[in-house]
This record gives sequence, structure tokens and C-alpha cells, in this order.
Amino acid sequence: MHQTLSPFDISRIRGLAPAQERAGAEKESPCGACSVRHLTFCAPLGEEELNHVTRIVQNVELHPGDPLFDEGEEATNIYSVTAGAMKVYKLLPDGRRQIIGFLFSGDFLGLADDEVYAYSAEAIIHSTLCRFPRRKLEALLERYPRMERRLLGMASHELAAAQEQMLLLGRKTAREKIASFLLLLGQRAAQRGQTANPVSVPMSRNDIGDYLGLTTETVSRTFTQLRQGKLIALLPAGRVDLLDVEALREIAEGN
Amino acid sequence: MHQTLSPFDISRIRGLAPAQERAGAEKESPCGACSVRHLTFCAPLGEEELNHVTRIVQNVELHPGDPLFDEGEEATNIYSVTAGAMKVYKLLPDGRRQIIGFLFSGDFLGLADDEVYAYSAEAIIHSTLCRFPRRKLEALLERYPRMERRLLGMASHELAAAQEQMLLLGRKTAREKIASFLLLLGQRAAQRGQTANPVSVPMSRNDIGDYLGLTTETVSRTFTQLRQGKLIALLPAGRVDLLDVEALREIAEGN
DNA sequence: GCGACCGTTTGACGTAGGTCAAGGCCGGCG
DNA sequence: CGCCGGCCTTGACCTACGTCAAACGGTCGC
Repeated sequence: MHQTLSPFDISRIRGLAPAQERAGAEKESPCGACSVRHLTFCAPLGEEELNHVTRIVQNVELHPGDPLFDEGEEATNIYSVTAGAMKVYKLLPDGRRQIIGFLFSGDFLGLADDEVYAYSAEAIIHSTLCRFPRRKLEALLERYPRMERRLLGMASHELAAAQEQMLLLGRKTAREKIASFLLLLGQRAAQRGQTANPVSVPMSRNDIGDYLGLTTETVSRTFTQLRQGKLIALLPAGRVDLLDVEALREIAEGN
Repeated sequence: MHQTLSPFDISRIRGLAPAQERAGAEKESPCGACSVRHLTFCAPLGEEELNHVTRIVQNVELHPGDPLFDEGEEATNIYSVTAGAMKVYKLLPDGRRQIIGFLFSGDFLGLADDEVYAYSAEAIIHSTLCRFPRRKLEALLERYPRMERRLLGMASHELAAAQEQMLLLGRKTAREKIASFLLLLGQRAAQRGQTANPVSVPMSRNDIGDYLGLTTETVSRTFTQLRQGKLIALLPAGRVDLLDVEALREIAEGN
């Protein structure tokens, strides 16, 4: 089930690493403080409170294909991605897989309304995360209720994204799905301060398929179809040049 | 775009009304207090606080096909369904529709992370709702931060449901989708204290299709296929008897 | 530097579910 | 009371996408 390290992914890591290391270096701590600051963005804490929060976090480092946790496991931690890319997915007993989302630096995962994780999480490329023990986080929430507002905002945001994805999965064609996906990746990269146009696509065709409700082959075929239509260009190291963003947007919206 | 009152729906309203009127009568207020109590369930407020919250709510009454709000409209209110059934959906420009969810008494809608609603909402059957002006609710959250935990819990719960729905939309067959849907309706009815086995299905085949990423025809065909396999029986007034829940569960999980 | 492995691409073909069209059913209204 | 307009059902047919299979190409280990 676990993907082994692939040459293709390695090349992508090299391609991505500089920008992300730089992003990480701008924060003074290797891990905690930046995530904590992120978590409390909308509700700045005092210095003492910040230290209190920072103290409970730990670093996690994952290589491509490494699992972080599995669906059904006891949800003991919440994580924040500080660098790299993760995928979270659900499985059916016969192995069919639906990727629920891809996570990049700044994203959180592990928020469960139950006592167990509702999905599995795995690294796509070399990634570092920040671990918050759930128990301790809950105690902190009790103490600093403003953090709850921040979590609520993140959950609402994720919910809206999930609803948009439902529209995609239920009602869009393969072509529309791929166009939407590429634009989404670009948009999210821009939010992270990365380059949005030659967009970095670090995940495999298979992963893309499992995210969009398609097969590897259909994803591949649709990419070549868009390439032949001069809408995109496939660059080395898993980058995709969006040659005609406006046309892609038209396609993505179903026109 | 708005559905007009259909005879079929009328019959269902009559079927549903008694139970729901009773449920409403158990609370002392026609509207506010029960919703407020619901909202603060995990963080009980004192009498004075409760009154404070109750004061800001208003009743809304909708008939089948009545819109509550549209996607893109300024999100000025948050609602709680006190009786009836609503559908919330997103549209593509060409009219393709994805129903994001069905809401029953006790459910909330209108939580938007943006300033505008991310979806449209419409009544399926005669429904009553409780309106919370968003501005005032935000002021209350500032004052009673425990309510935020409740909202966070609801958002997390919805998120988990949305993720389950993504798995359904992306990876399940028509048969599996319908089986999952019927079981879900039953489960949700049970949570509301209604009968879970002859489950009430107040929405049209078309709505079910738009919820499951299918067409009316496929929904209909799949129902008859399940009926012929003695897994369900179609009762009058839009009720469905789940004759073999265990088999349905097997199908829903993809076995 | 060569072979093997994986992911990707491409092709030929199959099928689940969509489309189009025609009846059937039922409640409401004239 | 009988027509009318929804929705639902069923049938015949079509197609987008899945399946199966083969070839390709980059990377890494040897």
C-alpha cells in the first residue's frame, strides 16, 4: 500500500526544496512557533501564552510514501504541515480509494469530531510537520478560547472546499475536473507565496485520479488532450504551465 | 428554477407533520429557546445568557420549493431548522446541480467562512426555521466563547460527513450510493428520534440524483432493482422499508 | 553504464450510467 | 368527474470513462 520512493518524486523534492526551506528559515524556530503563530493568527496571544503553546509541539519528518496515521486510529494528535505535501484519503474495503485532500505547508490535519481519525494521511514528498497532542491542545483551548475561533475559521474554510469538491465529483466531466484541479493547485500555491503559474504538481497521476474520482489513464489522457489543445504544457519535474488560464477557467466552470 | 408545490409532497407533509409538531411542542417556545439550547448544548448558559441569546432570533416559515437564500448572496443570517426538510445545493452555470446536503430539524445552515453564502438553500417540504442575525451572533460569540466550541463541533461533524460524501461521489457505484443514502437517512432520522426503518424519503428522485451524482432515471432504476431483490419495499407517502438492513450495509460499504 | 523498476502514455475494447422518449400514476383543479 | 401537470418508471440506445494490455522513459542500484 505504501508508495516506495520514486525517482520522479525525488526530482520534484529537489525542485521544491529551496523555496520551502527559505519559507521555513524566515521563522526563527524550526517548528513550533510558526505553526502556533499560524494557529493563533486571528487571535494573537501574549508572549507567555505563545511560549506555553509552543512548548507542547514536536517535529515530525516524513519521506514520500510514509504514513502519518490511518483511518480508525485513535486521534491522539493534530498536525500542521510546515513543509512538503501530504495526501489524506479514505478507503473502501475492496481498496477503492478517495483522496479527500492534498495538504501543503500551513495546512492542518487531524481535526476529528470523533475519537478516531476519519481518514488516513500519508506524505507525497519529503515533508515536515508539527505535532500537537490533542489532549494538551484541548486544555489550551480551554485556557485561550480565542484559538477556538481560529479553528472554527479553518474548519469552515475546509468545509467550503469540501462542498466545492462535491460539486466537482458529482457533476463535472473529466476535462472540467482536471482544469479545476490545476487552477486550484495554482491558487493554493499563490496563497503560500509560491509561483502559481508554472504550477507544481507533486502528486502522481494515480493520486490525482483518486482525488478527482477518475482513473490514472483518464487523468493522463485528459492531460495530453489539454496539452494538444495548447491549454497547458507539461514541464519537467512535475510542473505544469497553464498556457491559457482564462480558457481553463471557462472549462472548470463548465462552459 | 423553484419547484412548485406538488401533490406528492403535500401527502408527505401530512405524513410528517404530527411527529414534528409534537417535537416542537415539547419545547416551551415556538422557536428560539430550543435552537439556542441546541446551539449551547455542550456549554450550557445561565438563565440570563439564554434569554439574551433567545432575544435575537426570529421564526421563518417556508413552503415546498421556497428558497431561503441563494449562493453568492450576502450571508446575513444563520439558520437552524426546527421542523421540515431543506436542501442546500450548488449550481454550475449551465444548470447542473449538486445537492450538498439535506437538512432536518436540529440542523444548522448558513455557516459561511466568507461574507457570502457558498450555496443555495430551499425547502423540500413545509419547514420552519430559526433565524440568527450573523452580526449579533458574532457579538454573542465574543461574549460567550463556549458557543464557539459548539459551532466548532458542528463544523467538524459536517466536515466528516462531507468527506464521507466525497468517497461516495468519487468511488461508489449507483447501487452503493443508493444503499448508503437510505441507511444515512435512517440513521439521521433515528438521531432525531424518528423511526429509522420505514424511513421517510421526502425528496424527489431528481433531488436524490443531484445529491448522489446520478440522474433521476438511474435513481429510479436502482430503487426498483433493490425492490426486486427484496432489499427494500417502496411504501406510500415516500416511505421506504429497509427489508434487509444488513445486506444494504454490505452493499453500501462496497462488498 | 546497464538493467530493472515504476510511473506514464497510448491503444483497443467493454460497460455503467447518461440521454432521449414514451407511458403510467396520482392529486388537484376546473 | 375528467382533464392536466407533476413526478416516477421503463425501454432503447449512446457515450464518457473504466479496464486491460502493451510500450515508453526516466532513475537508481548494481
